[in-house]
Amino acid sequence: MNKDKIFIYNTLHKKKELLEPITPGKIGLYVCGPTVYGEPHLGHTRPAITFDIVFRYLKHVGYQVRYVRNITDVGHLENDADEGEDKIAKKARLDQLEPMEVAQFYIDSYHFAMDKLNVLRPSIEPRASGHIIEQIEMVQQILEKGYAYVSEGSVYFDVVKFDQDFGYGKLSGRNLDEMISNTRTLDGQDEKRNSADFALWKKAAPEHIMKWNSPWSLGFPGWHIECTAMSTKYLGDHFDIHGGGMDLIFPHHESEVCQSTVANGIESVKYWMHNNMITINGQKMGKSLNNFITLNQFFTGDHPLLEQAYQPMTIRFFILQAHYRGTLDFSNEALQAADKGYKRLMTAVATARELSPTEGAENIGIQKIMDECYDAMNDDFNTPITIAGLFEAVRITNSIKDGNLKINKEELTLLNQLFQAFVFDIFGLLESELGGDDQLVDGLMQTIINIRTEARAKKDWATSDLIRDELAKLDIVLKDGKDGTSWSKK
RNA sequence: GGUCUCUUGGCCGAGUGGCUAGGCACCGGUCUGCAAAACCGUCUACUCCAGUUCGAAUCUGGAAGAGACCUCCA
Repeated sequence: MNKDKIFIYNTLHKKKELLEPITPGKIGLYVCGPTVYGEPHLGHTRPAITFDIVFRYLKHVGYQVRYVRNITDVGHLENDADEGEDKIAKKARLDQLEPMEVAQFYIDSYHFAMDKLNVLRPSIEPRASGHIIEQIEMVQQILEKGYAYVSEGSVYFDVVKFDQDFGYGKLSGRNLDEMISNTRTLDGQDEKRNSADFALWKKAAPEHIMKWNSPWSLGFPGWHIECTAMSTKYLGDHFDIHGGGMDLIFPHHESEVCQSTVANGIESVKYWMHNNMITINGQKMGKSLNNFITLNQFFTGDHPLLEQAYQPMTIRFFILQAHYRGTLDFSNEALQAADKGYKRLMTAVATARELSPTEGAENIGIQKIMDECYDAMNDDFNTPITIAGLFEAVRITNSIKDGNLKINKEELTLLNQLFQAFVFDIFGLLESELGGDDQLVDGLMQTIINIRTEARAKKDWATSDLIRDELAKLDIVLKDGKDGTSWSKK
């Protein structure tokens, strides 16, 4: 395995870099998780699946990986309100629920959807509300080191001072002077020394529900401190990979760089990875744009933009067909294409298990395909190229089944290993939904197929076609092959 | 307005200075009682203009269009 040759595109340096773990054999991975104040939507799947693949692949090649993905259940401010207001709290007031009740509800929704998509649970899934103490301690450290100041009960990070000493904007490529000169007037900026400063702790307004005691005020943590506090706690001062959506580069991740540089005395993250967005009609899909489709709507097909329901695995495959750093445009046509491709792949995977080897058959290059798949994954997790390799294997599998090609025993074993490794272990695709996993249904289907086979033997096409047509109404497709009839769900 | 990115065939999407991924759709063929599936084949692109080069879709410059970030957002 080419475990020593994985290249990752590092946003910090805008180029692909060889992955060299800080501790040999071990990887610390932190990914910004969901803010749990709404239903999980298609946009949430991109980072979840992107980093699920990273997690799975690194483990597959032999690394011991600790994957930390947080849950933000506190702290993000809502800008369209007159005053800064905690998102969770706002939703809670509208719904007349406890804030934590709302958070719990959406955490459960998120987990339910991610389970359906076969996204592995991270090693640790810390909640921001459970780490208020750690966040307060980190704010204190930053204050003690002189890179923050207290103002009206709130604490702000002194970006100007940071820029002088360390240089600001390394990750997002932003220039502080330009930023300051371009600043728009926003509410509450009078408390800050400079418009570019960001909050580490915010004093809560009287009507604010979620708030905690701190040395400075009854309030809540700033927008960015939770990730720095939690990543430091579970992965240490210096860890390997920090991931998230591209839209988080600024200001969220840039602020994390500031915080960790000061609090930990080191730029904590070695490789920054950012996934691109999913677009809909060329536009970003997002809650605030009101053009998002929840995952549940995908699973049920209940949305004006959806022509049909889509299986979770179709969505997973759809996402894997694009490279994670490119935008991916949603459309029914694209999803339906993904659905068909996914089913063709899974059918071939099942077929491959049933193939028989031919003694002395010539080598047909399975090892080469295997190598190409690993090379593609090692090249910044290039799943589309890997999929192209898998479809080459699909073509070979089907050709063998049709008797147009022969395979020897060694290569047949390798072929099945290829599918097992990439389709299941690394891509995390499931085949259960294709049917055939229910003994009762299998038995019933076999009986029906037997009756039809008899009818066909008697050239009773009326009965034969009736059975096929009736089953078709139930979305069950019969396939008459040389070695009998098989079936699958549409 | 500032910063940045992108523009590939009917659709989705890789990629590289020359040998032109892959999926889906379409069309033709094989197979089939007829289908479906499968296999084989066909079609074959790189926004525009100029430059560098023996050779560019790939490098450089310019134009047009689209998008992202600058404000919560995956």
